[in-house]
Amino acid sequence: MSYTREELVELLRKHGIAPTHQRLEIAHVLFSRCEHLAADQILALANERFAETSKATVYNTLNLFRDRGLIREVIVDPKRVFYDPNTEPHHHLYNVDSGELTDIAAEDLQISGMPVLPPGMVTEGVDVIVRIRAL
Amino acid sequence: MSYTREELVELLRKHGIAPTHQRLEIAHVLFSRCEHLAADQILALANERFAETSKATVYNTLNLFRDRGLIREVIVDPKRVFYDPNTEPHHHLYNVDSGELTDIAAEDLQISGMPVLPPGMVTEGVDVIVRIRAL
DNA sequence: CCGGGAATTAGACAAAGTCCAATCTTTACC
DNA sequence: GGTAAAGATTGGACTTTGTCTAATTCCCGG
Repeated sequence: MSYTREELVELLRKHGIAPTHQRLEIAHVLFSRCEHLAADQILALANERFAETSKATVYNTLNLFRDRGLIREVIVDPKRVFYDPNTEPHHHLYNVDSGELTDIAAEDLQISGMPVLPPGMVTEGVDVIVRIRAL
Repeated sequence: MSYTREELVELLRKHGIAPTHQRLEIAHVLFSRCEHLAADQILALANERFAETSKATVYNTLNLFRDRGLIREVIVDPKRVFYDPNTEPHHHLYNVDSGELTDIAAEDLQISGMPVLPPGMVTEGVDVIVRIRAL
């Protein structure tokens, strides 16, 4: 799952996002590896080769990508938000000891008995977090 | 679901917690209403009648209660942790617009296909969060 | 009533994230 | 290509949630 510069430009344009240097660098960090990264890690990785991206831009960009549906926030740790380049429905396994976060495919885990919502309300998403730790 | 002072003292003692004024006040706030409250709300409510509980004590006490299994943390909003006086397995409905957090009974929502864990790992808990919003 | 361990406290501190006004890039258009 | 307006980026100040510390206070057993 690796993208060329051109493909990333295309991806951003398709979501109505102007492809600037910084945004491409951040998109590259997110989509080249398929891990769950926190903002501080993304900032560090984006500036690895050549520092040109500020903290403010990383936050602006992550919020923009999230709003435009390019990435998804995963809230498992109150200390930091993780960003997930996979926006397809799926769930998470969180290692409480190590902080490691891995995917559970949506097909593997079935949920039944979803509550009926009050009128005028829609489900935005269902997050399942399986918290594990060493015995 | 209301407790007398005596019952709260008993509850704390049963969990190996010395019943001080402040801890009883915080326990009262948590167990008298059955809502999900954040630390700042608990601080405000504890000091409503007569201010005698500091911010540090609220955090110390919530962490102590959590470690001793009296309450449970609910992580749905990266901005603040909610504390849930109900430690029985159950799930949550989170209104993204209003910040309102309500329970879903464990019986109502079935999950199947839980992943097999690596050896030496145990499941600490499974959190299901249904995020809803106005259409 | 006294001594000591436990609990509480104010306030300094830390980390994640937001905001702002100044500056720099992009883009659309000629 | 050149250019001006719209949009993006920036450092740094700021906010918020939560932690830490060292000093004080409380409370219980003897």
